Amino acid sequence: MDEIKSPSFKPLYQQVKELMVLRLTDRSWAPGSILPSEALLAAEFGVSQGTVRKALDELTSENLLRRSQGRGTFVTEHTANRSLFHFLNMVDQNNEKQIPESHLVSIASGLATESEAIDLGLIESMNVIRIQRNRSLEGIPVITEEIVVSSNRTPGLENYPLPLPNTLYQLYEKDFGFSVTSAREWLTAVSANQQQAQHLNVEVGAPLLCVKRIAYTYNAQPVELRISLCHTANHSYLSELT
Amino acid sequence: MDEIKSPSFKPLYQQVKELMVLRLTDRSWAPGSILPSEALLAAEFGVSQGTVRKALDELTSENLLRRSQGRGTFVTEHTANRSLFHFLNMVDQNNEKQIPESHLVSIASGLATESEAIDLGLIESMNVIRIQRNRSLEGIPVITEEIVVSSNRTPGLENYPLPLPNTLYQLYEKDFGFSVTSAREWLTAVSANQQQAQHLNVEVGAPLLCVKRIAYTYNAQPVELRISLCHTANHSYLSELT
DNA sequence: GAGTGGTCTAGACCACGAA
DNA sequence: TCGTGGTCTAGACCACTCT
Repeated sequence: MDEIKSPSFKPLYQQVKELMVLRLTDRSWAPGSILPSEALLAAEFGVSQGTVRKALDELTSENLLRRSQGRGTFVTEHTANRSLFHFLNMVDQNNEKQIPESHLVSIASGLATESEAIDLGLIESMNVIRIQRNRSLEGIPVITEEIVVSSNRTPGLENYPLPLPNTLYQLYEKDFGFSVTSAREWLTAVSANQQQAQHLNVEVGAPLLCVKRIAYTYNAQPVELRISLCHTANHSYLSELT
Repeated sequence: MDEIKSPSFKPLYQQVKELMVLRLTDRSWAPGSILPSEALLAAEFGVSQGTVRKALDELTSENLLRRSQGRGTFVTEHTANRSLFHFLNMVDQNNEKQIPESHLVSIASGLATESEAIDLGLIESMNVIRIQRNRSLEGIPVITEEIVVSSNRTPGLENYPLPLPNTLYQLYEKDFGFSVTSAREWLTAVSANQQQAQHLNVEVGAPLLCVKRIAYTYNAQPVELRISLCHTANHSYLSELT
């Protein structure tokens, strides 16, 4: 009999990595908590320490884990800093990120539109929660945005005690048990309509940067849709190409 | 005597990596060429194969090298594909990148403005070459842009036989001996002026996406400034956050 | 000093590509 | 069949953090 010629070879460290992602997904490794040491993990998974290390290193480079020499390996969590800085690309004219303030305009639940259902991977016209808010940088209104999440993922969010926290991703993680781990953004230029112009204190028809974001949790599941309109007179969106 | 307590400890693989970047910079490893095998490099640098591998892996993740199992390790070069796809983030409504056509408007040399000199790391008012061109996707004019490079880096470019190639980064690499390895882009929304409106076949005052790019070669040296105005009715700028 | 992650080594074996 | 990069192991030692 011929031996099997690796019809679907998958390296050990990738299998280990997948098991680790499972633990992150089901929260047996919760955000902010510390993992067992490399040696313990190696013993537990029955592989060498080098193999565990390769899996951990990949998860670290994907920002799912954070390692610190002498202290240990931790599950990345949405601290205020991470939410505000890692997932907000607006910089001022010195290329520095500022801390935004948020002002809630409205929050309500309703049926998902067809395009929202597609973007969020929902079936038909399920219920969603919509949040409108404005954000200021250094006291000046710069962003007006609408946020859409499935009611299934955030039950009761529309009745959450106000004010909502500035950093929604922290809220999702702490109160609703899912973590945003990556996102894609589509940028276009649009003209301000009357409502946007009012929120941003510009004239109707002024050019605005429109940022449509879909945020994903582990394994690229979409969890949030966000459309932000940004006034770019004194700020710009910074993108690094490598 | 106390021993030195590692006042500036630098791992071996990083030292090896720096030596490798030197070879890339001085082109003793030229774009597109193949590197010696891991075993040979290990012998040459006097370190283990694992250490060489770690240096090579980092350079690969920075897109300076490309590795291929069974074939070897190669210096990344600016093929048409890399220039057009890796450094052009405009996608159509199906999230697909299209091949752009370029139409030269003008090319001339002149003195750098103060802001150009700052962006390109030049001293005072050195000479630069400015290229204006329009780019179409699927036959529709979508981008009008100005490109600025130091005359020192591209001597005689203003008299280059026309038409200029579609992919300038290939030209820089092949004819002027420097490679673009990374870039930063700042995005804002602006209103079309008369000239832009004409090039893009839109009305004066229409919103346009303004992309200011600084492109860098090895070791983060700035080499090119580019300001692109994009008509985003049917295309958008895609940015991935991880 | 004990425990953690980070570096470095040497060697075995596997998957892949090309001749 | 050979040479390449890719995986996996076992073990030694180093740098860092905390107690």
